[in-house]
Amino acid sequence: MTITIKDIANKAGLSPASVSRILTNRGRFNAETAQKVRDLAESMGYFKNQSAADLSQKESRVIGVLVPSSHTNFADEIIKGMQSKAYELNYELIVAFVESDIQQQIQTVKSLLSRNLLAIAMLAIDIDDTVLAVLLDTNVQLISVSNQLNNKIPSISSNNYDTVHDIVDYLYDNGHRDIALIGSSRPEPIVANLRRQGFINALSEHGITYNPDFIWGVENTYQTGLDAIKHFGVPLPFSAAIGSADIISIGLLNGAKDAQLSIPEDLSIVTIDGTDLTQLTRPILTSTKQNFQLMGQLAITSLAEKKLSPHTIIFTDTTLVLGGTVASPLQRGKEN
Amino acid sequence: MTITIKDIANKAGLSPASVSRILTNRGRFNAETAQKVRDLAESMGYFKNQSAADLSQKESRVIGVLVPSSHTNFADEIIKGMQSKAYELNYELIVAFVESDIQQQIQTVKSLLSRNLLAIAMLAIDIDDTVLAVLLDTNVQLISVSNQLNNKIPSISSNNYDTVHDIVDYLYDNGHRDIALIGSSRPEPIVANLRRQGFINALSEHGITYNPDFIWGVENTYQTGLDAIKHFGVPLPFSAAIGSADIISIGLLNGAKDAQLSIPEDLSIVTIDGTDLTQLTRPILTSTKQNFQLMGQLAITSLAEKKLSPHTIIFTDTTLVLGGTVASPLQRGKEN
DNA sequence: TTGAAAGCGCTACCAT
DNA sequence: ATGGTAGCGCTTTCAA
Repeated sequence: MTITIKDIANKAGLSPASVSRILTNRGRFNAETAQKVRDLAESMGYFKNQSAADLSQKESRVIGVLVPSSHTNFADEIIKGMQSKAYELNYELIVAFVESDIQQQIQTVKSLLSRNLLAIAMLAIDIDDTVLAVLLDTNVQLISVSNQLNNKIPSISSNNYDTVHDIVDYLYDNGHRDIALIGSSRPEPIVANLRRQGFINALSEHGITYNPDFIWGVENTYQTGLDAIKHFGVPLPFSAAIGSADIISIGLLNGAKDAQLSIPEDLSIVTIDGTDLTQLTRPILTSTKQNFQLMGQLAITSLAEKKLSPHTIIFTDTTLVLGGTVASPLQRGKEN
Repeated sequence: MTITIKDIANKAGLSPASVSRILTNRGRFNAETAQKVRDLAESMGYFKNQSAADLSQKESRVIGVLVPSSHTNFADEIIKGMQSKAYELNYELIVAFVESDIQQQIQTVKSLLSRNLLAIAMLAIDIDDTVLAVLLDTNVQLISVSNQLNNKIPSISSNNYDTVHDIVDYLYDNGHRDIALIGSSRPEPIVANLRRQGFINALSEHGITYNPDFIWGVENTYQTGLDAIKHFGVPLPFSAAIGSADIISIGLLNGAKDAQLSIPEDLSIVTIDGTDLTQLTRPILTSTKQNFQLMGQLAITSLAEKKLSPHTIIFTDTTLVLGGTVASPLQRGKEN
């Protein structure tokens, strides 16, 4: 036997309508009766039945969040940002993890979609086209966080072009001329493309023709980092490497150690992401830190404002955080 | 304009009741009409309105999952286990992250509770008493995964007593006599207590009176590991340390490196948890790996069966995984 | 096998 | 400021 608004109304000598207004803070009501009702609700152990509310309301305040179940240690930070903002603006988050299995993805998405959502936010997901089709077919707002998809969906992310460009500049200024970019190089994710372009253009602006071999890797995994060292062999043909994700860079660092290389003397590393993982290595990783919390907050506010067009792209800042993985090889006469 | 069951019924020349029965696979219906209805639903782009369904159903198939928002890298694995099982048994998961702020916790719990849940699973959460009170006040099933609470809630976890006991045995067999236990030592979480008891008893069984100073630490954080080394100073008064969580052990390892100690020669480390993090260090951490996926699966199956009593405790197995952080100090004449 | 209709708990509109 | 009430979309008896 659950307590309903009606029960409260009876006990308070009011109508369900009034109780509803009071409990949701909508419309006009007497402050004193309001307090009485709230006390009553509390003491009777009332819980709102959100399903009933959803059913009778047009406007939803629920935002679905799709998170890749594969270990992405920054998803937490984005969610944290989203949650604090959602709490503040009185929105509710429903988080769903998506596996790599497409059928399961569709089922997850459908179960989300069956809940009258205001919007769905996708965190760092390269979503499958068939799943995306399902999503686009509905009228919930969509947003991609920390990843730019095709311009069918608005997105919030770092400026990946600039980020890599800046890293190259930084490495160049430290005397590096032979630089590698390690990580997912599939053409499809726009992010990988932008990074590649930033990489190539920055080198070119410094008068360096990039070596296509130095853009290497398939996935953004630890193994990719480890493999990279084995692939290129010792001595490495480059003096610095950019890791497309912290976990890759840790792979690079461990791979280098396993090959008896010294960091940063034999290999400088700059990593993209800058999560807490960077603090766990020795030396600590030099990184360009993305502002994941801010991404999360902006996701909520912009969804709340409902001014997003499919082409909207919002960039958040990145910060160069110095660790101990960049050396200056100038003295080694590496200049060209 | 959303498509409802009624729309389908009209188009199919049936009643909403029949459509409902077909789409939910309940009750009797004609196989041919069923196929027709399903096709129709598909082509019309029908989405079940779960809120409406929840409202008119007594039995819920939704399980709420409370996850600490603080980075616990094994929560992912538990959730993965839960999700695969939930998918298989046709349950739905709603994940909510809880912050440390109590008010926010209550709000999160309430918003979960307002959704007609079958159960709530708490992952590795030492829940606040006031929040717990709210939870116990309802009639949703509760379960604690990877953490034992007071016996008011059933739980699934590793046998923490045995785990630490086994580690001590292992270290003893490798010649260690002075062993430390680093990590949360607050008396309240039962887990910490069990580990402490396993630690003390195992030592005692080997004829060693434990040194209370060697049980050290307040929180299960990276910093605790780092601080431990500073706290005890060099040379360390013990030859081996047990880290209560991977992140602590990494702290120990880095702290030791920062103090110019060699691992494992100057300090052996065994870590509890055994997540992927253990692979990222050099040397790789020796660990007792918990079976998080299994915990997640068991959580779902046992909730589905509804046979849990508040005192139920389910243990999952742990495995000793050899890394490179344990040495045998026998030759140093450490025997007593 | 199928249909009619009540009702889940809440909100919103229109009155008062 | 408050009340009456229709109705959100679905499930579920009970009857046909």
